[in-house]
Amino acid sequence: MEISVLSSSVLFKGFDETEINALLTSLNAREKKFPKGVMIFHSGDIISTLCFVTAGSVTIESNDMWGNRTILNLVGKGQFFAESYALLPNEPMLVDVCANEDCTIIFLDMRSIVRLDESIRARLLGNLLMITTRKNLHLSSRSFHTAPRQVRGRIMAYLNTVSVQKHSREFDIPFDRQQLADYLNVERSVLSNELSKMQRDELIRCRKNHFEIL
Amino acid sequence: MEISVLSSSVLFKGFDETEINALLTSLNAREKKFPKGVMIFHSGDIISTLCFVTAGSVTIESNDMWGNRTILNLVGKGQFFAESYALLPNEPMLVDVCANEDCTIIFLDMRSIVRLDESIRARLLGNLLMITTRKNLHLSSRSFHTAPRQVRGRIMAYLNTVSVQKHSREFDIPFDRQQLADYLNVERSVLSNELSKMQRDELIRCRKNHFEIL
DNA sequence: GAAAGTATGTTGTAATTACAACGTTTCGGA
DNA sequence: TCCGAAACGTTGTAATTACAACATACTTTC
Repeated sequence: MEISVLSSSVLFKGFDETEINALLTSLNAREKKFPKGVMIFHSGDIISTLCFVTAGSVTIESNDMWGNRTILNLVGKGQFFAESYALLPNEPMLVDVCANEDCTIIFLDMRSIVRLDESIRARLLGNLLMITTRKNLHLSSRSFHTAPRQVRGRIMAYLNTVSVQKHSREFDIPFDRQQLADYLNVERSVLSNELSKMQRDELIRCRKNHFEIL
Repeated sequence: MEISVLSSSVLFKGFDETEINALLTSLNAREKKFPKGVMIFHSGDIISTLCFVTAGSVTIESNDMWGNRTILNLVGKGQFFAESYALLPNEPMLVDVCANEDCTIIFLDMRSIVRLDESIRARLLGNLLMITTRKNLHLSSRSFHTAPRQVRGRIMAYLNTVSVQKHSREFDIPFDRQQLADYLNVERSVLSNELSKMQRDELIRCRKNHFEIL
């Protein structure tokens, strides 16, 4: 199991190597690989494991009965997902989790947390609190990206956020066209069309998933 | 200060009255009343206080420069808000907080948390973790309400959620028409119109903020 | 209880988006 | 290098939404 990414993650901040190894045992850490496109969890699943991406990425999405997909979040290497469901183990998942590319996930069973030594548990909960808090901000940021009523507004809201995060007017985004459309809640063809218009209007330049804000 | 609502909240679960009183002092608890319509926080504010609603309700919203409002959440009596910003005190708020009706808020300074006794702090962090985790699920539920592309779908998604929460096909919602429109990200007039059509189609019945799913 | 103010419902038109269909580009094997 | 698949861009039409304007209903205040 490749744990270097995990041991340097927020979850284990303040823990030394010995403690981390003990924790991995206590939490029954299991690693699993998934090929691109596979559904890791389905809506309705009940889980108790915190999930960590050590390689690749997954999308958190909602698929309705007419085949419409909404991407809520993309979780990349070094990030966690399903923490809410792991900590509230009676809540069925409202989302699907899908391997966005070949990926490796480590599962940590949160039911075991009650059996931990008090000092260890307190530190772990503090770190978990940081993870959920950050995730909260991340979730609300999507609301701002989908808030504008028009496609151009949504695109700009999203690109601005990425630009600020990357400290540059030029950057790659982690989505292809279909995924960006599903994230912004618009039609792919309308998105493509609007991106073309925005280039004609000299607002942006883009090629594939590389963007520049002018 | 009216603390009965606060002391029975999730935050103080597992604490006795003496501990709660000590905590309120340590966290420099301050109560303040706001009349309906007042902005309690503005986008860009930097805060370090966890906020608790003891009476009335507030809306968490985003107002853009063209006057478009998006309501992300309604926080009622007995609930917390701003916990993410309180715990990450360098993050400027991305939202406005507005008094939805006359309301009373208790502010708790989270910077003081580091000075607490270890056992107290650990329990408090555990409770905070439950609050942020619940808030996470709540935030994602709005995504499902705005995911459908059409107005009717959004209305039904929202009403179904409320119906499940209240265990009844008949219930009141906490929004007026303009607020519901701003929550679902649609035009108020289009919403009114669609509600009328849905009544003609015998999908729902509604009068003001009372709804029945047929 | 009348008047003023606010909330809600209705309608028509302009603008935008959804959807389908198809052409083009890109990329990875055979 | 050629082929096929997948991703992307373009276009036209039908459907939906935005916006403004106005009508109606409900509330509050004096």
